[in-house]
Amino acid sequence: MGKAPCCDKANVKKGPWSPEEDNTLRSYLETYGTGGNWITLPRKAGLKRCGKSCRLRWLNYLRPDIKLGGFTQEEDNIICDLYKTIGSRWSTIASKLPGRTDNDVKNHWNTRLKKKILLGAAGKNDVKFSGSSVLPCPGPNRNVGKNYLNNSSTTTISSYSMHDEQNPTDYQFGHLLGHMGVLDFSSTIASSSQNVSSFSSSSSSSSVLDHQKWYSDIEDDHGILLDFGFEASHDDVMN
DNA sequence: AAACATGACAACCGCTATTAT
DNA sequence: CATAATAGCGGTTGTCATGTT
Repeated sequence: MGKAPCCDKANVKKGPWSPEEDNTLRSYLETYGTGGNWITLPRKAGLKRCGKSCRLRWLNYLRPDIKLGGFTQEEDNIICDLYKTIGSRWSTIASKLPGRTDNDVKNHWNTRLKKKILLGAAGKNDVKFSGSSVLPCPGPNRNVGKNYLNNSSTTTISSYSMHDEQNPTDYQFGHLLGHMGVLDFSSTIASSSQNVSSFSSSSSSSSVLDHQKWYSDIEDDHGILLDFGFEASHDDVMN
């Protein structure tokens, strides 16, 4: 036997919360707390809302310690650093920012930070190669990348350009940032059009990498082949 | 001034992990 | 232990305000 049924979805209101609903929820929670059960809360409080909706409204907007308004540069830096490290773990990232919610951080990333990074200045271009990125998307058109680099163990990279039919998804974006981080790149990303992104190192000195190892790391770190490769002539990449 | 595009944010949906029965 | 409710999370969508043509 389980518990009592959840809210009656046919009878719950959806959409934006009215000030009256906010007041009702706020005063109920300030008086009685959640009672450890969000599902039964709206009925007790006299709200025609789903418990999930009440919980979200309280956590993201009504709770007293919430911090509303613009993010500081310091907060931006924390979000970017953590995103590079752990990806889209918004609740974890939000936990490092007092008063911020996961939804808030997620929205801020999606609407501002992502673009800010994408539109950032490209780095140095002393060595550059470009070609099709190979993205970890399922589907028939998946383009498996080819590593045309020769067998030389190391070369110098300060810029990597990626061209593809579509923008990288957050998943891909995060992993790429992550890998650049792993490889000690201080990466900036420029986007010159809807469909072209440019990944460039902004480090003052060029990085020496073992290409074959780099490729392997991408497989090994995550246990899957991200199909991230590049096509380039030897002339493009060799000093 | 109207139509359309874009940005920002609130809210919902679906999934997974946890917990209660 | 099995089952179902619940909490929590991340992705996505909806809505409204503002900017641009």
